[in-house]
Amino acid sequence: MSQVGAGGRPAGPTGPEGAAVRPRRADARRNHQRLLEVAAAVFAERGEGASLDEIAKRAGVGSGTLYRHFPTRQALLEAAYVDRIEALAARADEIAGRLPPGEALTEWMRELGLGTIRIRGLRALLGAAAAQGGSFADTVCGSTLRDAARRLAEAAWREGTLRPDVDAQDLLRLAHGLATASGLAEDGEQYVGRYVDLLMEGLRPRGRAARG
Amino acid sequence: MSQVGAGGRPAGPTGPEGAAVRPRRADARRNHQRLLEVAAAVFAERGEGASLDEIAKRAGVGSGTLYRHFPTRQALLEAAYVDRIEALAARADEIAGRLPPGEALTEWMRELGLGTIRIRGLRALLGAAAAQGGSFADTVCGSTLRDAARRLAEAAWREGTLRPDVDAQDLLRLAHGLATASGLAEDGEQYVGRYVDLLMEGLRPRGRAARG
DNA sequence: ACCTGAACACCGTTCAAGT
DNA sequence: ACCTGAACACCGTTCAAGT
Repeated sequence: MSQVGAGGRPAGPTGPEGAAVRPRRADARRNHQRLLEVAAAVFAERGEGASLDEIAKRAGVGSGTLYRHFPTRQALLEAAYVDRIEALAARADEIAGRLPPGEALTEWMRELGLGTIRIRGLRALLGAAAAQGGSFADTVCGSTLRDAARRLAEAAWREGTLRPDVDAQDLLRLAHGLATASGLAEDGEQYVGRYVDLLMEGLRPRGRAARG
Repeated sequence: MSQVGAGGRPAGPTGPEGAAVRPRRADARRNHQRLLEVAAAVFAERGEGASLDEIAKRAGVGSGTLYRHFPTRQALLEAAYVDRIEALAARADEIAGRLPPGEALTEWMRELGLGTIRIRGLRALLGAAAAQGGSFADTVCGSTLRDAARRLAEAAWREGTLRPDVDAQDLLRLAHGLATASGLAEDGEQYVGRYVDLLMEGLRPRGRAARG
């Protein structure tokens, strides 16, 4: 099934997931890199619906080249924001090392929501990560965030501060929803924290009040 | 300031808001009506982003005619769904007559979320209604829903089952957010009720547990 | 092996010409 | 007073031709 390594080439350098990264032509590598940088900038400026043609033009490549490297808008978005997503996932563990599980989960949800609002273009990605069974369910970003959410959820279950019927997928979906809700307000950032706090109160097992 | 009645014409028939409805040419009235019917059908088929050109074509009118009657997509969406929105607002009072305020609010939030998911094209409208200060803040749909939400919220405040710092605008935003969250799942309708229940638990004043 | 950019299909919006 | 539809600008996507 695997196409990796086909052709009898000696094993080359491998990427973060262990997939073989075959050496590209120098111009291809340059274009790839340039497209990523430009895409991140343009998405930030114009939002996740930015014109792909503009990205190609600004990167100085033909539109066909963009499609060759990133066959879908989603693929480009993901590639442009992997590092942000991974940073968000890494935050989960930092926070977990600092706070008790319930509070850590709440804090991470806040940061997730804030990131979704602040970084234009990230919302579509988090939405895809939060969707299940869809065509993007198995993207790198999706599994990275889901794993982070799962680690926090499991700790909170053990601690007894998260309802056992609420799972990582629910948390990602709800974070996306609350970020969307906050984004409806003029200054959305002010609302995320509040909405997350309200929700998390409801996610505690019945009868267990907040300590605050 | 008011342009209504300008020109010295005798007062004609008035619409629901008291604005003068001047008699239109017969073809204009026909086109208006036909556009509304076709728009509702096409939005239901293709979603809120449906091609306006397709709507015009199916209605048998030139594209310019559509723009004459409905200068923006939002205006067309709103006109096509006013009755649904008003039905949702009316439900608020029906429910309030049947259940204690806290439960009524929860039930209405469930129905609002479900409607948002079920009726394609409604989401953009509820989003606009939930947004504040935006260009659509004063649409008919917006104020209708906000008034309904406000009535439920005030009753729940008096009863002491809704935090006093959560207002009607918050409720609309959160309903929209939870509908969005649910819509990320394969079968979104199954999640709305659950997500609403979880949230509403968090919207109770501190220390007040559910009676369930 | 990779890139280019013309070509195609589609969409929203405007507006001169019609009745 | 209202309608029509061509015209324009824009976008995504494909693919024959190049190097």
